[in-house]
Amino acid sequence: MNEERRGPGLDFIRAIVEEDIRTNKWDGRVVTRFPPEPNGYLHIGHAKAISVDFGIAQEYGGVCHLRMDDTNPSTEEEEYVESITEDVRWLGYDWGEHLYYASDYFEQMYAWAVQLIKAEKAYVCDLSADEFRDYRGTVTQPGKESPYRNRSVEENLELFERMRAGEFDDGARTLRAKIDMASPNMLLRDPVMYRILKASHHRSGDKWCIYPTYDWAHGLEDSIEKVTHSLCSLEFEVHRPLYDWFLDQLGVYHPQQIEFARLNLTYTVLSKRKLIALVEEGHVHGWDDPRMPTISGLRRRGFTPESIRDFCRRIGLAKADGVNEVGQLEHCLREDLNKRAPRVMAVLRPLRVVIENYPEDLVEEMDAVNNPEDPGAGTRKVPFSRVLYIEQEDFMEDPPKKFYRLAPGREVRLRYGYFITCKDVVKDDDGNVVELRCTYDPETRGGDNPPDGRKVKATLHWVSAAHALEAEVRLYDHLFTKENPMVLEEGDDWRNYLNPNSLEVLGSCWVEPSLAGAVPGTQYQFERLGYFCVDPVSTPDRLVFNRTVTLRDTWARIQKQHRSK
RNA sequence: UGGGGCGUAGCCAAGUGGUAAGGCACCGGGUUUUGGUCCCGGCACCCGCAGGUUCGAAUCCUGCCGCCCCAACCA
Repeated sequence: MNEERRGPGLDFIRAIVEEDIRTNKWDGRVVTRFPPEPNGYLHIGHAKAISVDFGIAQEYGGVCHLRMDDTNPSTEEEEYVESITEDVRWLGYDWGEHLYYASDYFEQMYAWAVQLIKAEKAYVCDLSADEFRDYRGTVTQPGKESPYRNRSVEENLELFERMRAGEFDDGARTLRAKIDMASPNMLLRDPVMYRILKASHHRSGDKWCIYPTYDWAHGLEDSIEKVTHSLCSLEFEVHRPLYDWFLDQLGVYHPQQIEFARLNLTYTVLSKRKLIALVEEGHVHGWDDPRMPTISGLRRRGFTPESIRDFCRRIGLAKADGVNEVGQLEHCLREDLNKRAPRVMAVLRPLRVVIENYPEDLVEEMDAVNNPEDPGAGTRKVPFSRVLYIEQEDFMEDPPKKFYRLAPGREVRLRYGYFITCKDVVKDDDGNVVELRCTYDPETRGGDNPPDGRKVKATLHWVSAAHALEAEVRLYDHLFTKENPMVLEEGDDWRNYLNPNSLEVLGSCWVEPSLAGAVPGTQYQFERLGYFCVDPVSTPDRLVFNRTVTLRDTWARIQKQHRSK
């Protein structure tokens, strides 16, 4: 994996890691970790974090742990653990033996909590959640100390033990750190370390009824695993003093936490809450809907792990939060697919073409190049006959300037076929163009220029009507019509910006016969249209393709410019 | 508002006292049997703003402005 090359100037985290290696701060070790909570599917934002965590470890000869941060049994499930491991592996990363679970550390965390109680740094508090909120104060006013703050060590020990034993109801008591109710940092106002939660855990079952909070657990997990560089997103910057406090009070191994800006993408949402809403409210057809920014959605859409990694590398790593353009992701995708996707011809919106001077029962096998970017990909045969389909948008009866495709009287090339000239237009009763009557020039076989040196301005793709396979093609567009659906006026809802045209299903498309038996997951370039991949629901009898991304389309841009003028 | 961060082109992002890398987008031109790819060229007299220090500042100092995060027994 050498595509993770870096340009001039290391990002600030790699600079720190290199400096630490140079000064031997961690005995030359580099240990990072990716710590997802198994309560949802991974998305492109996680891909950035994964490429940072695993990428840095890999580049500096270290290791990266995959750790399930499963401290809240009420939302976590085994299903998510499986999807997470699958997605990380698919992205191309390997944690070796280092798959861990926070829940495996519960006993150690409990012992450390007892240690803090004994040191008079933690206490059992009987305040309810509401009371807790009242006592905490606000961002501008200091909080009040809990009336239970000064219980004796013995009483705290006994109560904490009884909490563990299940003697109290959910929410009845908590274990809190005794820090400073007047701290300007809200997180330091005696944060909760344990809450009572009588719920079955996906791994530890009913062994526990008290669970550590994230703030208490997270730093300990990193410490237990001897992580050197604990990389996380910006919002945890204010938590760092808390983690430092716990680790220092305990006197245990102390990793260094470094925060960076998480990924945001235009025309989509990346918050777990909104992603869940999209699925549950039926705006998409599941977590792996090809419109979803989830790893599974991108995979089904036809993205390659290489293109996602390349994207993550190119957007850089810094502390300024911003929004990256999906266009950049799409660029990385096209660049990758251009090199590897075999070319085929497919007609999405067919227009019948009859070549009047072509023999009725003749079928010629034309040679077609599989991939002009890869000579090793070879060639294939494509049948040509008297009746063909071309794309409806490749013909205009009254073409505007700069439209140089087919029109009455005009000659174009059929790729790998022949030059044809449009002689007549057949319409139905409503005036719709339903068929083109054309002639071909036998001297242009294979699409070659004729001996007289005649040139044409356009080359069209086509399929032979009698040989083509019918297929369903699903066209996707951005899920949202608004560049940043998160930025809203007061009272507005992000759902108002769902793109009603994010999915268009074309039921009767025609693809060239070489696509018979195409295997789900395989990517192709449909010439002049875009990159498409075979959907998992596709069968030999009913081929189904997803449009991954269109090709860059200069003609579309010209039309758009004219329309906006 | 108290605290913690961040502000370099339309979007990302290097640069850490010596006179603004790179990518995407965009605009030209060339090649082309994909209006694709590829190639070539253009695109910040200026680094949130205002002062100051210095021979010299995006880089140092001061003040101001803007944006993000923290008031879940979520992570």
